[in-house]
Amino acid sequence: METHPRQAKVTMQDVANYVGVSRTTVSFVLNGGTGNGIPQETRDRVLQAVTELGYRPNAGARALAAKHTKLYGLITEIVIAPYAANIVRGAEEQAAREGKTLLIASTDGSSDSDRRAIETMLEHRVEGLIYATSWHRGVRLPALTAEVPTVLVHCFDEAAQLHSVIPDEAQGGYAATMRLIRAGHDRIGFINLDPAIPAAVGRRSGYVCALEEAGIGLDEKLVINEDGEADQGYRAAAALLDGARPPTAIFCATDRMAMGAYDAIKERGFRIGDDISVVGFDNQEIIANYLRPSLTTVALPFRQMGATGVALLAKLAANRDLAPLQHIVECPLVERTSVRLPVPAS
Amino acid sequence: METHPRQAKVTMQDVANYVGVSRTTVSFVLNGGTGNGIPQETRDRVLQAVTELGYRPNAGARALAAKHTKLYGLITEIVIAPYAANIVRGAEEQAAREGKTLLIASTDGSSDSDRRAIETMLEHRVEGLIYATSWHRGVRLPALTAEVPTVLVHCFDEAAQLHSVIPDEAQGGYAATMRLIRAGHDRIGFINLDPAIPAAVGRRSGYVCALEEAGIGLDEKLVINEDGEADQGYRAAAALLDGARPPTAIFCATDRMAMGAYDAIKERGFRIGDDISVVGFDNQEIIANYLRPSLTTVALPFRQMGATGVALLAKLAANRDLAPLQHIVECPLVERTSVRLPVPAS
DNA sequence: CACATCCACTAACGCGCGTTAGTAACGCGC
DNA sequence: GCGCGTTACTAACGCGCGTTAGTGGATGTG
Repeated sequence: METHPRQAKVTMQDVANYVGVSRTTVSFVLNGGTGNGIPQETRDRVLQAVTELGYRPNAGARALAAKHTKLYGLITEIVIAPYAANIVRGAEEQAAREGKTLLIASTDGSSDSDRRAIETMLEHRVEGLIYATSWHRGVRLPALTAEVPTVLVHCFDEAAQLHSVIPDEAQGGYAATMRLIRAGHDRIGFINLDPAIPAAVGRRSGYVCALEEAGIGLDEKLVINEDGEADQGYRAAAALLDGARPPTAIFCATDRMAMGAYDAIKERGFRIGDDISVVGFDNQEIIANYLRPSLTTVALPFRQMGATGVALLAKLAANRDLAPLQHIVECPLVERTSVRLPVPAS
Repeated sequence: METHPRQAKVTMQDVANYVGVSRTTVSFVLNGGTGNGIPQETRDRVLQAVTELGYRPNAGARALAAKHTKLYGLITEIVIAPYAANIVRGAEEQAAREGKTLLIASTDGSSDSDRRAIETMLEHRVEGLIYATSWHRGVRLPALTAEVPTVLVHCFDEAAQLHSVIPDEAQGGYAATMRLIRAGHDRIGFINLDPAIPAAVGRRSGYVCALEEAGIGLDEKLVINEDGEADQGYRAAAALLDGARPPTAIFCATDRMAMGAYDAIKERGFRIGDDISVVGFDNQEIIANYLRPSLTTVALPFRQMGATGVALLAKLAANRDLAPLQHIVECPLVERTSVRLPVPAS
């Protein structure tokens, strides 16, 4: 059983010769719809030859002649924070739906690395560019991006020149807090992130808004800002629980902090989802699913953001003068078992 | 500040006209080394024009003329198991080193999806193909892969026709067990995976080998097979600890099971890394780092496997008749704090 | 029988580029 | 003056393909 390593690639001309028609005819049956006057019989013979010969169009040559590549570029830090990989997933699915191919490159976030990645994309003549980050923040991209429709995902343009797709942090914070309120809690601790970052701002405003709506006064003693890691969640939860008037529920702005909070709660002999409710944020499956009890949390809609980004690219290609917009995607609450059963709606 | 959306792409000819030389000359200074007789002064003028005009070579056209694309394809299930994303990282880094670009596509693992992904790759005339999986197993790829050098990463060809890069599970299991032995343990529980899968086979053989080397008899009562999830780790650890002669250390074949085991151990009032040592496998940062205490575990060398895969591709391109090989990559032990301090080497 | 219509195709151009084969100008030795 | 070797370029082909402008034959129409 011999493989044919150096077998010359079969071209459209080969197919044409094989069938006994011109290359143009082959091109017509392969691309043109039914418009051209080519009878079914010829079509069949061409198609037959294509499979027999194993003909495969050359994407580069096709792009050269047709002047469009059907390529979208995706630049991401996925590599740093794998859990955001679902952005890629969503983007790929949407691209496939639109008949496009995704060229993916990663960046370490430095503007040098960004520039190189974008450069590569442009050399391949992508028809749209998505830049995705692993955490929600403002970015400033090299000016190169002006050459092609660009959409930011999970980040936004500090210069407000580019479209972006970002999660609705406030709504997420609201959903988490409201879930706790509806379970009957009225002293709800909040372990938030560095108040300077967008996620912290949004989640806090959702928290505040939910409390207000429920007529619960905001108690700043119940709010602690940390950096998102598990041990900080542990410390903050411990401080909360050992305080004068401890909360009966804790909303953690990251699942990792919730993971730490679990330890603090368990150490004190409380039972999670019973004595004390916990809600996280991020829906990092690996944590939320396997924590005991499993963690009710708010999902960052990575997959949908990726898809929205690509869909937006298509719109931009059609109309490049669309004013830059922030497209906000909802963060759904994912119910698991760390919150006590809700009080039946009154 | 007007952007120039539809600005026609500048071509090599534009650069030539601008400088007042022929296109060939431009091509020479851009690609040719110093071989051609082009004086520095002309070179400088061309280079100058390139930046002034913002010329960017067209990768497709170049590939068409030069008959090589400098593209490698990477097909992966990254999307299903994000934590294996480091394969992509390693592959990208290596590709960059070799001046290649990575075309990435994902598959859901179905042979249909595989075929489509490979087809896309081939249409783009990749010069090599990497197929990476999220867990170590045998795969069978569509015959299409015969058309281009192919390397499997984190999986192997059931037909033994393709090169593969796989982790040294046995050495990993050995390292984990030996670490425990050197800490003074001689009753070491082992929560393994489904014994049918390669990871379980390898890790067990490493476990057995280490025990043997230390003169510790294998006690099958200390070995439990589970499916890798946290709750199963919990159950298995509980069974081990509640048994007649409980172990003083547990080697878990996944970090997730270690996560569950932690709970079982803590519930029984033992202190991890003190009363009872635990070693995991996978080095899932998000778990291993943030578990309390942090988890000593064995790393799957994703990044290195990715890089090795790409490097292998380069070799294959040079010599397509290399006999299919399994390239085994070491799984390093990552020390954290879940094992009690080692007995000083005697 | 001349002419218009359709049908089923094909010749030929050009996309942007790498590359080969050449050319024109110049200097040098005799 | 001629031959020869450099130096500094350029003309032109072809990569595989989409596409436009045809062409030649069959069929209908008056």
